[in-house]
Amino acid sequence: MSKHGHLDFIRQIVEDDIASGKHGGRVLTRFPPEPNGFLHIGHASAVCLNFGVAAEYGGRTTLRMDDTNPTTEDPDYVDAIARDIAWLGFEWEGGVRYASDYFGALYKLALQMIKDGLAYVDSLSETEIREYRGTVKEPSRPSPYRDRSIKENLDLFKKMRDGAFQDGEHVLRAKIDLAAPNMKMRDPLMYRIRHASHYRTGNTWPIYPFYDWAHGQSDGIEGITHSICTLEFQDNRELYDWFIEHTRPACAEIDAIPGAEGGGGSNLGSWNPRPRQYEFARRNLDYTVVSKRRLLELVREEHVAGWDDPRMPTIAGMRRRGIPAEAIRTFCGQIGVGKADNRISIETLDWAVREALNLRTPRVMGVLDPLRVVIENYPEGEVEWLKAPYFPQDVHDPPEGWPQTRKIPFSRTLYIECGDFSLQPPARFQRLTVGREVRLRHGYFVTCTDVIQDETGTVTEVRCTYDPDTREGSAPDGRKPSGTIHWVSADHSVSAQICLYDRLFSSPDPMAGVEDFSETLNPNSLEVLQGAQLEPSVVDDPPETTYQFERVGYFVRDQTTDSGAEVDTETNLVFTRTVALRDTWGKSSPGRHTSPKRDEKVEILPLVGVDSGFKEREKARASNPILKAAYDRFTADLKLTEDLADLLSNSEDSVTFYEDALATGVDSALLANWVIHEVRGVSDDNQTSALKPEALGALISLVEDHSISRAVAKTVLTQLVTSGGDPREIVEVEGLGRIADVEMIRNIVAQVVDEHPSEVKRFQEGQISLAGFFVGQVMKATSNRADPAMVKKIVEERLHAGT
RNA sequence: UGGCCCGUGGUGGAAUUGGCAACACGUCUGGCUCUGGACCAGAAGAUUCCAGGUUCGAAUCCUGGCGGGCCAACCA
Repeated sequence: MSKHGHLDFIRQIVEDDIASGKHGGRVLTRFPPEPNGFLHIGHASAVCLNFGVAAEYGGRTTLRMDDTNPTTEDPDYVDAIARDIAWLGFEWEGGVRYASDYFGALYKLALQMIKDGLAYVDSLSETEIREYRGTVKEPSRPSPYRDRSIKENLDLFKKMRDGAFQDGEHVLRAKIDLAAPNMKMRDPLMYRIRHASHYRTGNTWPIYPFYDWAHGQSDGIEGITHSICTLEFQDNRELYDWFIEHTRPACAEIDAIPGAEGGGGSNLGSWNPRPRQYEFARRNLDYTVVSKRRLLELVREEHVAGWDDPRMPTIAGMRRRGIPAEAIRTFCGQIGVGKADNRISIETLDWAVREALNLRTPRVMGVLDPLRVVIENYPEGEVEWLKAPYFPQDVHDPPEGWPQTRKIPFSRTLYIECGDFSLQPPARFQRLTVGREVRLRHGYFVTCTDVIQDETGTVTEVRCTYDPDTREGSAPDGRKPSGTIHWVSADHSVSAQICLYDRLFSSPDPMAGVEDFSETLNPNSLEVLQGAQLEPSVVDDPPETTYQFERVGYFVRDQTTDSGAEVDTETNLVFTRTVALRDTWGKSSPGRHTSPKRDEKVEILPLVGVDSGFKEREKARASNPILKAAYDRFTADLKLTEDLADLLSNSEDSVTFYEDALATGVDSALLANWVIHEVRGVSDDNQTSALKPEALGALISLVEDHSISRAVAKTVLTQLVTSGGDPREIVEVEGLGRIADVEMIRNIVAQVVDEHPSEVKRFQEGQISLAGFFVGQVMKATSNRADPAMVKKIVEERLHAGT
C-alpha cells in the first residue's frame, strides 16, 4: 500500500487501522473550513492531507462548512472556498455539506443529554461564567444553577430554542468536571442564544451550537473515520471523545439528514464508525502571516488590493500570482506532516513553483529595464523575422496546441537589459562590455564598439557591430561567445506594465516581538515597471498565459489589473512576476560560502537541588517508614547505588515487587538494573502488567547463568509483560538458548561478511562504525541468540584479517 | 503547586521499533548548454537540546534537567 519509502504519522495510523480491519477498512475524512475568510497556504496543507490520505487509501473526503457562528460567516466565502479546493485539484464526496444541516439533529442530541443528566442550563452572565471558571491552577466554582432538575433544564432549553429569551440570558453546558486539569473539560458551553440571521437557516434558530459540540457530532453523523485537525485542538480531543461517548446517535434521526453515513444505536457512545481526532502541526511559512484576523486586516486596511492580491498567501492570491495548483501540491508534499513547531523557508515554495513551471511554459523575450542598442553595420530600415523555438530541448511537456516556434523581428535598433551591459565589468561577468562579443539569443553575435553617455556618465546607448554569418545564433567557425543575452527590436516591441511582487513582510516571523504588523510590513512589496518592452508575439497569445521571460523569470498575464498602478495606456498589457529564475550569479558574497554555524551554546550552570522527582520520592520516604527502611536496606545491605535504591523505593508496590523477585535468589544489583531500565521500558502501565516477580527472577537467573543472551531475555520479558508465563518454558519451547560456540559464530560471521562486500570495503577504508552493523547482522541471523561480546570479538578479528 | 504536546545539519523531515544518522530545499565545486535557467557529477554542513545511566552497541530504553508551543472567547 505504501508507495513512499516512509509514512508520516497520520498515514501510519490510517494504514494500521486498515490493517487491523477497523471500520471495515473504510476511510472517510473531512475538511471543515469556517466560511469567514479565504483559504490560505496553511489550509492547503490540511486540504492536501485530508483529501490526499483518503485518496491514497481508497477513501473519500467530505467538504463541510463549519458554519455555527452566524455573525461572522458569509456565503461568498463558501463559494470562494469551494472554488479554491476544486482548483487545487480535489473532489469532495457528494455536495458541499454544512454543520448547519445538522442543527436539528444536534438539538435532539442535546435534549437527550439533558434527559441523561449530562447537560444543564446555566443562567450566569458571560462575565460571571468567566469569573467562576477559575484558572489553570484553581478549579472552577460551581454555578448556582448547576443542579437544576432535569425537568427544569428541559423546559428552559426548549424555551431557549423557541426564542423566549434574550441573547446571553442562558447557555447550555455539559456537566463534566469543574476541577479538571484540562480547562476544556470544565463544564464547556454547548449552546448560546443569538438572535441573528444565519446565511442558510435564516431566523429558524435563536440558539447556535459551539465548535466542540457541533464538530464531533457532525463527524459522527457524516460517518467520518479520521478527523484530522491542527495541534491547538489537542486539548479539545478529550472533550471530543467525551461528547462522542455521551451521546445516543439514534436520537439524531440521522437517516433524515442528506449525505449522512454515520449513525448508531440508542446506547451512549454507540457511534458507528466511531470517529477519532488526530492533530498535526500547522506549517509556518517564512515572511507570511496566515491568521484570519491578520489577513482580514491586510485587506480592510488596504495594505493589499484584496483577498486575491498576488502578495497574499491565500490560494486565490497565489493563483493570481501564476502559481499552478500542482506546485502547491508538490510543496505540501515536500514539507510533510509532523507534530513539531516549524518554520518553512520560502525557497522551498519557490522551488516547487519553478519545478512545476519549468517544464511547461513557453519561453519569450522581454526586457524589463531597456537600454538602447544600435547595430552600426545593420542596414537602416531592414527587418528580418527570425525563427525562435518556444521551448528548450528539455521541455517535454509543452501546453497542448502551442506551436513549436514563433518569429521574432530583428532590426538596427534594439533594447537589451540594462544590467546586461557594464562599463567596468566585475570578475566573471559574462555579458556585454566594450570590445566584447556576446550572442543575442536566437539572433546574431554582436560586439560592442562604443557607448554614448549623458552628462552624469550614465550609459544611454550602446553601439555594436554584428556578424552577418551568425544568424539565429551559431557561427560557421564554431566560436562561442562568452555569454548570451536577451533583447527585443525597438521598433517592434510592445510596452507593458510589469508588477514585481516581493514578500509582504520584511521579517521571517512578522508577528514576533511587534505590537502591530505594520512595523514589519515590507514597503517595497510591489514595484511597478512601466517601460518594459516585450517581443510582439505575446499580443496574440491567450490571456492569462504563463511565460518564462528568458533569463528573467516566470510571468503571467494579468487581466484583472487592480494593482493600483496606472495601466499602460498604449497596449493595455500587464504582467505579474510569479517567481524569478534561480540566479546563482552575483549571489556569492563573503560569508555565504558556508552554512551558518549553530549559535554557541550558552554554558548551563549545574543546578542544585532541582531534582523534582527525587524530592518527591524523598518526601514519600520521610512519611512512609516502609519506604525509608527499604531504601536503607537497598543501599546498606544490598549495596545498590543510590540512584537505583531511590527509584526502587518510590512506592510500596515497587518495593514488594523487587523483594519478591529477589527472593528467587538472583543478584540484587542485576535485578535492580532490570527492574529500572528494562521492565519500565516495556510496560507503560504496571497495573496491567502480567509480569510476576517470580517470573522476572527466573528470567534473570537465566541471564545470570548464561543460558540466554540479554537480547533474548528482553524479548521474553516483553512476552511476560503482555501475557505472562514461565520464562524457562518459553525459552525451551521456542528454542532460544544462547549460542556461544566459537566455531558456529565464526561460520555465521564469515557468511555475513561474504554477503556484504561493500560494507567490508568501507569498514576497511576506515568507517569503523560499521562494526556495529556487522554485529547487528549476526545477531539478527541468530535471532539474537548469539553472545554479542563474542560476536563482536570475532567480527573484528575477521574484518581486520582482511586488511 | 495545573494539564497536554514537541525538541534530529541553515530549513522541512526519515531512520522498518536498540545495529551504516536517509531524502528534499538551501549553500558550494565542476561539467554541459544559444537561458549565469534546466540537466549531469561531486562536496561541505550533525556531540540527534543537555547531563548522567543501562547495553557489545542508544536518535531510539531509564533518571534528572533545559528549551519551545497550546489551553482559562457566549470564536473555530
